[in-house]
Amino acid sequence: MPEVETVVRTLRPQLAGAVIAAVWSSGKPLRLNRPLQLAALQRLCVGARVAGVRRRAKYILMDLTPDTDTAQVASAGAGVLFHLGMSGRLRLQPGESPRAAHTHVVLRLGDGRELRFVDPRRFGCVRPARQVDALPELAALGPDPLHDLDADTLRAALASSRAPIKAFLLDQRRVAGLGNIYVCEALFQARVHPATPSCRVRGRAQVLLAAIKDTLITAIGNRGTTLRDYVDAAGAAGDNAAALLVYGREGGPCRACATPIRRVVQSARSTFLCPQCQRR
DNA sequence: AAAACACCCTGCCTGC
DNA sequence: TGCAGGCAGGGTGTTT
Repeated sequence: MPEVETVVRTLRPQLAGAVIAAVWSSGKPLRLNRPLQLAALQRLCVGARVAGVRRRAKYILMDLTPDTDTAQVASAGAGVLFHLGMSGRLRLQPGESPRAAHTHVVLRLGDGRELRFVDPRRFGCVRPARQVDALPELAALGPDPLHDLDADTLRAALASSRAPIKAFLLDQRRVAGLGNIYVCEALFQARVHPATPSCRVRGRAQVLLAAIKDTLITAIGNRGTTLRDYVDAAGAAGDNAAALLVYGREGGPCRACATPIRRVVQSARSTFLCPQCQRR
């Protein structure tokens, strides 16, 4: 989510007010919307003006308004929903610059720039909607930990689940926006073992929420974590990898107690933890 | 109902 | 150098 937030922040001032002149697609389907509805995307976007760029959990919402100079193609509430998946990137580049491999959707702007959706693994999505806020992808999302989650709400949710806390925090219906890296980091900071049943973390809801917020705010301040490929819309990598306390540090010394960091697999995802600081 | 699992896809790294 | 296998930051649909 810090990566998505960084993309939104870099995109917003660059894109606000821009008019979309044309839409291109590679023709390849994306995992989260197959087939990609190119015709619908063109109908909605061409001649529309970008009214704003927002984040909801790990989704990016681009709001559109009709451009008064052209046909009324975008109704009120219309927009495009983006998800970057594991390998997706949104880049704003000059139209004459070469397109990266795996460029799947391009929105050409009236001034010649292009918003390019690049996604080697095609796990992402680019979805047009007349009412973007009403899309089913957004309907079941839980509260955003930075904006509308308080300790009491989290405590009540924790009490109702026996799932491992790691799985609980990754479940976007419970808390929306946390990915694998930041769950590992937040659990370490809160000194909670990732396999602890959620109901047994109930008494530490306040500490856990504070750790989640701190982890996210730090990562956003560092403009996201670049492990390999991630860059923001301007092509800049994030600096947060150096700030990670456990993620990707298997065998390395715990920053708090020097015990070697361990990697375990939980529900088919890597989990990193300090066995000393995070006791069951 | 909730939790575990397979799957979607490509690229990169490791070890043989 | 080549190839097989494992791994990856995420979400969905099916099975248990």
